[in-house]
Amino acid sequence: MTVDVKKMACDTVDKSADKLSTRNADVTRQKILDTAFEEILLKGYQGLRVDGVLKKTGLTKGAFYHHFVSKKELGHAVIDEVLRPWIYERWITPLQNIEHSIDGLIELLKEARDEMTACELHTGCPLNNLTQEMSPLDESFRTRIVAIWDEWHQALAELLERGQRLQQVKTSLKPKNVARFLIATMEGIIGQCKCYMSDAAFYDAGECLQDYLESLRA
Amino acid sequence: MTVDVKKMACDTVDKSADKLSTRNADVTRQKILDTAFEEILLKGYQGLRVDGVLKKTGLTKGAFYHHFVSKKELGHAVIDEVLRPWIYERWITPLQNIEHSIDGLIELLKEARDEMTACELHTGCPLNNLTQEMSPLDESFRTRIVAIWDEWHQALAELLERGQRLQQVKTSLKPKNVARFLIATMEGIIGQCKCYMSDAAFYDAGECLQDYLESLRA
DNA sequence: AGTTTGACAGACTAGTTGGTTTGTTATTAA
DNA sequence: TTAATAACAAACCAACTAGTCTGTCAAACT
Repeated sequence: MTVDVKKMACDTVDKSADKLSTRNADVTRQKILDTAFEEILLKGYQGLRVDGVLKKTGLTKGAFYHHFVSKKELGHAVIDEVLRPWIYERWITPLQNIEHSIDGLIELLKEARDEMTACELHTGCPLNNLTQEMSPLDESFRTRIVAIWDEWHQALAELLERGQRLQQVKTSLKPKNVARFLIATMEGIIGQCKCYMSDAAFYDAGECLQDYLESLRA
Repeated sequence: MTVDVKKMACDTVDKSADKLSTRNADVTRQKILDTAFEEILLKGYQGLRVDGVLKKTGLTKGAFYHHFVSKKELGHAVIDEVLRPWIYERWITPLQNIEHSIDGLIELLKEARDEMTACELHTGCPLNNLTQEMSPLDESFRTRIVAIWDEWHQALAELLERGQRLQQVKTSLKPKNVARFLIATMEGIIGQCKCYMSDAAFYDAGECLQDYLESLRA
């Protein structure tokens, strides 16, 4: 196999940076995915309009249906390729970098509160939004979504188990139950913020959540 | 003002019971409201179809637009006349009948868990559903919804304050914060159940919630 | 009894929506 | 260089959807 230098240059330079205005399948597809994610975040999957995504991206029907066979498949792709990585980056990976379970969780809680921008305040958690909307409506969505919750739940439970082994966390409590409780509480608080369009709920309920986390110490 | 006995009889007997098959504005309107509530519970407001309600009720466009000027007004009416009373009956009024704050809340929690039918499991809480869907989309919905949350929150905070006065609840904690925390947690747990289509989350996280409630005792 | 009015019935409409089809152009393999 | 194909552009379509309009019929009013 021969290597063409000009072709290499084309692949690396042109495709990723220069050729923004010309054709690039990967960029186009990603643009659709990102825009759809934003739209779903604001209006839900049912409120998402294919035409709306096209208008926002400046693309056409031809481009869209070249990359996705249907709106439903777009929804699946958004979950797999945008939502899931987003949850990992924001909620799951940080758990794995925690040294002291309780201290780390309290720190994470504060970070989440402070990072909550005005925009996020009234859009809420994308995973929970989609869960509440789509779980009863479509099984293919629900199974994808439930898998993400499970990954998050497991990572949190493992953090607590680790804390127990390191004598940081009370051994009397059940990591899986506490993990479920913490996830539910976090999502519940974010949901309240969304409704009030204010982070006051996060500060108010957050105090109690912190007290609860303190009560878990060994 | 004269009172016609025959007219009285007509008003009370015929309209409310006998004349089920003939015209009765109140019954028709209520039938639309109840059906719309069910539809919203399952598919959300955006998924609600006027035609769908008509099909389920056996009514027609004429009947619908005689009682409601638009789909949006129907949504408002469902919130005011069905959802709000439902929340009161199920969550707020029971709070007011509690004697011992902590014991009563734990009891209420268990009742909620046991009363959770298979249907409710995958529909979730109607108030929270509508909150998550409509808060970012329509201000007229959000204000109506937020008022209900406030009423619930206040009733719960009052229960805790009462508990403090009666030496049942620690005086160190802030009733409003705890009330917000409890509501958020409850809704978060119900939301998890909806996704898993199982009450396991309710039992798992419920254990922790009970522990938390116990920790509030004076 | 006759008139008015409230409570519908149901055909119709204009705009939207997901999806199709046909054509065009840039890119790539031969 | 050329043929093939991937990546679109855009007109088009059928189904759906909220809302309208005209007509009907039963009950209340006079």
